[in-house]
Amino acid sequence: MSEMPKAYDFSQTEERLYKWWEENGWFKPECRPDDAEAFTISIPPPNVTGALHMGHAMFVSLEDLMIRRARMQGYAALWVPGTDHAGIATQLQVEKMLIENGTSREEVGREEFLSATWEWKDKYGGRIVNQMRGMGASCDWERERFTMDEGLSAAVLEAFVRLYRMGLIYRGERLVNWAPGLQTAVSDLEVEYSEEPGFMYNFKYPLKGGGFLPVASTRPETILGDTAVAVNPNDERYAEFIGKTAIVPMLNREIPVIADDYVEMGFGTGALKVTPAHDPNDFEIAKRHDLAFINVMNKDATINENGGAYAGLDRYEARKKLWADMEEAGLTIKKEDYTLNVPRSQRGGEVIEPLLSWQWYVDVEPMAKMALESVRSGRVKIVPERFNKVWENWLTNIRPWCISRQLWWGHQIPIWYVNGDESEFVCAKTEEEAYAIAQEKYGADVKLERDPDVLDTWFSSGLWPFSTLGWPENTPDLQRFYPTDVLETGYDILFFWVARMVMSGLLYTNDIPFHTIYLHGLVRDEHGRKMSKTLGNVTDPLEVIADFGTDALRFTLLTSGSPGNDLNLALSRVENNRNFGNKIWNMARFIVGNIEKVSVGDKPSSPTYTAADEWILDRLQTTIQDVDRLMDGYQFGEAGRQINDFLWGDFADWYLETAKVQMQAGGAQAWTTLSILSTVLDQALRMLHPFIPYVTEETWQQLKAAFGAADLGIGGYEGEALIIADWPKPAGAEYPLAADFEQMRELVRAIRAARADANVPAGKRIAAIIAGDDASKILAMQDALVFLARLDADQLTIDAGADAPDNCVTLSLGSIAAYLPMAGMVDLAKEKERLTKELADIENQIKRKNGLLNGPFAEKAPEAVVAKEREALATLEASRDEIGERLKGM
RNA sequence: GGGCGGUUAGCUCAGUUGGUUAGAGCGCGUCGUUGACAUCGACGAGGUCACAAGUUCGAGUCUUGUAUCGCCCA
Repeated sequence: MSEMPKAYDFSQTEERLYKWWEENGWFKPECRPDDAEAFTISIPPPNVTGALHMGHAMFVSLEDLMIRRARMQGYAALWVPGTDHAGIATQLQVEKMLIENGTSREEVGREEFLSATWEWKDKYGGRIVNQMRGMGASCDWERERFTMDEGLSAAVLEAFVRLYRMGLIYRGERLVNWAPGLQTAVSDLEVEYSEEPGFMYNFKYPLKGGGFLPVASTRPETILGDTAVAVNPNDERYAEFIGKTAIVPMLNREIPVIADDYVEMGFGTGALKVTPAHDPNDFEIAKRHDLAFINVMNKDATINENGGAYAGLDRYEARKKLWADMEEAGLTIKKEDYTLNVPRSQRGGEVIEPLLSWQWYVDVEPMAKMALESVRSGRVKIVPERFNKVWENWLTNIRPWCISRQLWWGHQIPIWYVNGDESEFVCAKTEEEAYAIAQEKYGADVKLERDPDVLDTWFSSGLWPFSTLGWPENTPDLQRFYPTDVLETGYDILFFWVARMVMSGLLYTNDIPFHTIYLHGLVRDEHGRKMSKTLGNVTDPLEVIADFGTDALRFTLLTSGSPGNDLNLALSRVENNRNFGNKIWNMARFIVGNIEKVSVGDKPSSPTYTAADEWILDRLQTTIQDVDRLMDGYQFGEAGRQINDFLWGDFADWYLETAKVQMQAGGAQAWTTLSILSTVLDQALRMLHPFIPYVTEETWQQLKAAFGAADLGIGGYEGEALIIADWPKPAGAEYPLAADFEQMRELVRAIRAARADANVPAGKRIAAIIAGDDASKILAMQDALVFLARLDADQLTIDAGADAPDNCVTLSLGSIAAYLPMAGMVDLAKEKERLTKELADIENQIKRKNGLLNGPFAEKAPEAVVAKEREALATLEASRDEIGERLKGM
């Protein structure tokens, strides 16, 4: 018996193997020859201080799958790992820590805050990376990068300066999405809208000289910043008021009543208060009518001095107080329930305020055009294809990108203001360079002050595929591995990250950053709900791994869904996939246990294959072909399921069982059987390795060691490790006997069902007579038949012309029939009833087939399809005749 | 308002050139300690593939519409 333990123990395996792989340099592209073609993936860099969640587990599984397969296919596979500095998220965490320590960001100052953040990064930055290692990620860790490391910072500077020189970066005073708590602007993408209950406030806008206009608003505090009241030019109700003057409630400021098409007559009262400094639509109206912009809000969302008596109040307090005051003044009409569309920050969820402020913008339109073209032309392919539409839509309607953030943690904007004047500035990579430029223009005694803001984190991650390979230096890595091949990530960051990488890749490197974008869906809980801390339905991948092993989680994530679709994670599947690993282990255990039954002298000069041998080799070949086709088409889930079906449903359930009989024959047949067992499992492990690297490697090593020691002349297991073994190729052979074994499987299944139906005890061996035209084919497999169907070998007759005994169960499978006497266990009346029912069923089917074959189908359908139907009909007819005969004799 | 996706067995999901009585896992029922594996095996029950119309010899699969749930964009 083998020394392999009875059960596969992932906890004793994973760490050891990972270390071994890494130490041997197999994660590095250099493990392949220098002239090997490259296959490269850049990792979607997780937040440096984050922790592994299911989304990470998903991308690690998919990307490691692609990288491992490419490596086995002989590519110089490079998976570049790294992390993202995650400006807002990280800064928030460090601020929280400072506050817990009784201090604050403002108190310690910028310099000290940054050093605290670096310390924080050093302390927690390794966590997510180690967790990805635990997932089995075969990244080249020597090439690990960080968005704020020296090289990538240089890339950011280079990119910014180039953009600036191209005239695509500008400073502007616009309405931005302001996060009052975070005290920074965020981009349009970082704002999410949620429907929440609120109120619609209807009130009277007094007119100079008497009367009023009824106006509705959901944010009455913005009245303080109104600079006009607008009505639709076609609205007869209000036509007479156009051009008149209105008076801002409580402030008594005079503002014009204007006409603008934007105003919807049917919405609210049909009259719109215009607050250009606090509403994007009003901002546009104001530009059209040359209205004043009055900002009434401070950066912490309190009302400023323009708000008169309300100055100093928080926006919501101001809203309450203003409304109360208006009520007292008799200016209110009504306050009714209304569903608001509230803008909230993607980080932290606070309510965003549109606020007028100076920010830096990138004019992304030229880049967007290139990115659009790259997908339209097919240079960049998106999988699944339907995301092309999303891509198209977003990039054609793209707006300027606000890239400045009022944070400290990040790449500081390389802009220096001249002599304290913010309208004069220079752009340079370093302070020295900035001074050089400034002195030339403004004289020797110029004073510069650097813009304190940092860049949006996505600005640096947009450069990721090439900055991680050394850009802007033309490094050997950049030359060899760029453009990369596949970019794999969740569809939720298609705009944030993927589009920006394509845009910046095209702009800076004059090339696409990757030829394929593969998008996976979100991992949800078992019932399709988004995982969230508040719901308490978060499944921690680390816990799943602890319970069932990395392979089980990986295989579940890879095979439970389909590309681009969300996946509901069911733990029952993870458990089943843990069992799959154990099953594989035990297949090997069986094979290894059989090695001693064979000696090298048994090796035939040319092997003779049984039908079972040919059948499993045929199935292997088909599986390899299908898996290749599917994986080439990014159908990874289906590929994994096919291998699973093959290994469990075909190899273990049928071939292994048959092999037990074939091994008993000894000699050449045993040798051949063992060699097929070994070959098939070897090949299947190779296909499976990218999916479940640990159990496959460990099993493969066991087999390699056992066969190496036995020296039976059975090949396979070349090379040192499965991770660098060759990807399987179909044998390209024909297996004419495979169909015979297929027939035999049907026979076995029919006998087993008949036994169960008649309540024959599992251990009882029964007699059988196999008849019919194809009975002779069974003759060669009779030992297997006896074993699989639990027949009594001494009471087995195989004879094409054998007659049925009186008291028996009849099984009719077309060209083969089986009679099971089962003495004393057959209820003749019941059997007659069963056969009558079956006959009716078969006749019904024959009728349908005849109808089909005599109809237009026979002429219009492809020949092969028709032939298949004719064959099926022939089988049915044979069964009908057989059963009819039997019934006649009863 | 525009776009996209889902709706298949009690539950979670597969099913990509349309091929003729639809698959898996879990769960359920019956049986089983046969020297690979009880993290297992055998057998079984369970589905008008949301609905309607259309194209076709043939539709879970293609077209159109409807319902419903969800996502993205405005």
